[in-house]
Amino acid sequence: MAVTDEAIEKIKGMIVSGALRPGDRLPKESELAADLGLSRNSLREAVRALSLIRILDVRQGDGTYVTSLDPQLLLEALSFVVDFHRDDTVLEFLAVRRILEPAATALASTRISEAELDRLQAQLDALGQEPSVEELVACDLEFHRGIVQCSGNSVLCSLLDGLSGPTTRARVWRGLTQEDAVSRTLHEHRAILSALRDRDAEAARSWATVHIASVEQWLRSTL
Amino acid sequence: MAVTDEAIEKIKGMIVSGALRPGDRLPKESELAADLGLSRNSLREAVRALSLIRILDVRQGDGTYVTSLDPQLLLEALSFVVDFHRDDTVLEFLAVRRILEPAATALASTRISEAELDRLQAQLDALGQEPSVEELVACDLEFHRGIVQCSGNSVLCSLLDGLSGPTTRARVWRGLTQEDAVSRTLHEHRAILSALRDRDAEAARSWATVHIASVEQWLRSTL
DNA sequence: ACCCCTGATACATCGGATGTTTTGCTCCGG
DNA sequence: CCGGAGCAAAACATCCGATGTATCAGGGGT
Repeated sequence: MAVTDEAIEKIKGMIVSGALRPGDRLPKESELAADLGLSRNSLREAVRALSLIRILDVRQGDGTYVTSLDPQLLLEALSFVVDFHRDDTVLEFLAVRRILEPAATALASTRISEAELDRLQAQLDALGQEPSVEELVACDLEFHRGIVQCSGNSVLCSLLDGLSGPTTRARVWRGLTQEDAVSRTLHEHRAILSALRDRDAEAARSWATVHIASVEQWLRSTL
Repeated sequence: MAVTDEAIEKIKGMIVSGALRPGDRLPKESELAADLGLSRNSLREAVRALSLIRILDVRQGDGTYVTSLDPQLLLEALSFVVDFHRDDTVLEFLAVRRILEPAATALASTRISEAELDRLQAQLDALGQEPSVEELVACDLEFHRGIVQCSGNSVLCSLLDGLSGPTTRARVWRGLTQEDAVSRTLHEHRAILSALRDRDAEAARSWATVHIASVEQWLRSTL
């Protein structure tokens, strides 16, 4: 195995074993390189790789630190990966979202606070009758993110965030100018919110399923 | 932004835009570095980072290539990330699995072939009455992987693979020596398989839910 | 026609030099 | 005594050039 890959494994091992804890600072480049028995250049490659997936946080002039390792942070890297997927796999991502999103919405129905309900309501109201596609996409993203955050599961939240990232969403909505689709989306959002307010988990789940299935159907018909 | 990060974005852009397609070979280090306007060392850091998440495949003495970009390959990086999570988030990962796995099992019930059913059956039979914990864990992993692959959704399959990776699974089973838990697991596996053979999606979904919930309950009681 | 050897190619690794950013301390003025 | 400007040290960022090593293709021998 290449020395750089060894270094990656060793640093990973130090973190997993607990020798390095979240927030800890690593020895400086030259020292760590000497400890691990490789050159600074090779070590830098390892550190850069771990930095891309948010395991390490390098700050010029300061030092290199272990991140918080929060699921939220680590799964952020997921959206980076998702960006690389080609159009022909969008349906598979959407199918996964169709599984997760209704479940998350149902979970949220029992935990969401009145304040959060009001906030979501205000957000929907803020969107006029004739929103632009960009506004609708942003609203859609924010609406679902707000709900999923109330599921109380940060892994689930980050996962959905990554899967429904801007790229996937943008692709889905690109060119979608049919008026009935827009109004239907708005209607479904209100229905979901209403179910949440009623603390009706099954209704919330069903509306979320319908919501995603309609997008899926439209997408399937255009491909 | 640092030159290395710029390089990462530029390479990503070349792939996403289609200038570089899966399987394509990149210009050699020195040329690409010159094109992007940075040194070879800095470029190598970018390439190494993209290599860690399976976007690029570097082969010494040959060249650097774009991988197939299959969901399966890209989500492999997920298991690397999952390995970093601490014990206190295992329950959240398990909760997500509890959502996905039953859905995947239900999907599989309508698509799984007779040959695959027989293969799973043989696999379960191969496990004796007194399997070691290691054997049980390996069998459990292989059993569920086999089923999920029949869901026909490679994204779902890879996602579950990453979430249920060896680390998480090993943690769950560590110290689990209670005899009734072992026999119960085997019984649940047979029940799932039986439901699949009957093409009964709802039964398959329910058994899968029960299966994971029992693990979850046991884990929750020991934490 | 097949196998082995060799040269070209491209990545791997290294060490050192120099620039940039951040941090923190010192010193001076109010 | 307090606060701000400026300086110096620490640490990462970037680059260059040299050397090692693995792969592949083509030539030569059998």
